[in-house]
Amino acid sequence: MTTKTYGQYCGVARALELVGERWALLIIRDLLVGPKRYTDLRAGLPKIPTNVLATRLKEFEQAGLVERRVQARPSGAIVYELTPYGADLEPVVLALGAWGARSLGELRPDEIVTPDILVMALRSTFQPGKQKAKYELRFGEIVVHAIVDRDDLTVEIGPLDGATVVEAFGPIGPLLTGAIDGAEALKTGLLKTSGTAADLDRFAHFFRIGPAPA
Amino acid sequence: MTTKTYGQYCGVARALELVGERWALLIIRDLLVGPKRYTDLRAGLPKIPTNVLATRLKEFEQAGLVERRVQARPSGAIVYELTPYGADLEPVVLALGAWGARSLGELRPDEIVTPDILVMALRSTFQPGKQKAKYELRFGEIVVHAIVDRDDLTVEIGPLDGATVVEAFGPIGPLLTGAIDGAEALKTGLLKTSGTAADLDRFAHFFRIGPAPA
DNA sequence: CTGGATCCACACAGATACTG
DNA sequence: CAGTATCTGTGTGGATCCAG
Repeated sequence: MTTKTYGQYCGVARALELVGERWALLIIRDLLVGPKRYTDLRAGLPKIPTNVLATRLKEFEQAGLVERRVQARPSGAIVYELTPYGADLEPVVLALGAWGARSLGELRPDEIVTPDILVMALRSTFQPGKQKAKYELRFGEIVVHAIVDRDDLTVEIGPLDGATVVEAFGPIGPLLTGAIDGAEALKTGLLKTSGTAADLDRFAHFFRIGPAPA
Repeated sequence: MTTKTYGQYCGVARALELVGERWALLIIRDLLVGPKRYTDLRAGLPKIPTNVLATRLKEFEQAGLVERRVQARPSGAIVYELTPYGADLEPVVLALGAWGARSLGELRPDEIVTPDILVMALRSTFQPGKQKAKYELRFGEIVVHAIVDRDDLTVEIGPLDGATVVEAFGPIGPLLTGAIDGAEALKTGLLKTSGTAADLDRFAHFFRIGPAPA
């Protein structure tokens, strides 16, 4: 909760007062993948100062974006979950992700990839079509899966039996921006698949955004 | 340009590094309405410190979002204009506006409304349909117009001959969130129109978003 | 006038240590 | 595990000043 307001009767300004502070939308991004515990959020955002995380969560709770729930015993764990109001930020996060992904170039050594990042990358680059498909995307230890059903998409963390396996060995940015197509990705060794080159091309067709900026 | 990075290979994180700082997306919002001079931007964002505005513009220019152009003489004016890359932020701003507008309640005395805010409010709440219509929306001294052509929308600053005039006398938030419909808005005196109650209902149908959060 | 630059005070973020 | 406490630094707010 920014005590400093923008002084404008405007939806954009109001939104930024609620989720415009540093780290805010990255926390929302991870919660859009699923409810998480404090420690899970820290694991997904290693560079966030713990006091900032605690402050944001309190602000979100007070603003009605996030609910803090204590699980039944014996776990007794505390989980943070988006309310429907908070979950309605998904279009915002997806739009930001689609725009920002175009500026993703090389994977720098100081940059990490988490399961949540991969899930949201697929969700934000999805192009509805008329086909069905199941993919299991692997990136090192990280495994997520996507179920495409025409214009419907489900992406979640973990493997999926019977899916076409796509394994990435480098930054997926160039693939998602169309800077490289499926067949080329196979040749360069950026990607491997349990399927065919055509499968990979279909994958690159489903999950694609505009070209990178000049 | 935040020198502090989030350390994540993620489109959302990259986008926030470029336009996640304070005031950034509000400057973009105003530039999405049209190119503007430094003084115009200050007028539209009265509470922005001048050094922050200057810094953001320099960051945007360096990131390739904004172009700084010196007009031909005799005006010699300096205008800031979005590049195509910067203009691609429109879906982000519209999504933020649509989400944040639901939290717009009363118009507080310390909050202003500018032509740019009104233009983006209409753009972000537009629901494509099968009809055509022309509206001139007035809010005090502010006049903008919208041309609806089925699923196509044009909103710009200024009056429009032959349009249905809609004049607002209070906060338009409740109208846009559907908390109040056209007929009711007429009765309460929130809105007046040169047309009929049915015209106003149609207007409220074109520019509408989800209900306000509980 | 426009289009900024400069200065200072302060709130918030970053880093780390510590606790129920 | 789920935070709080503390200290330090940087970005922001606010005012003023200046050059073309």
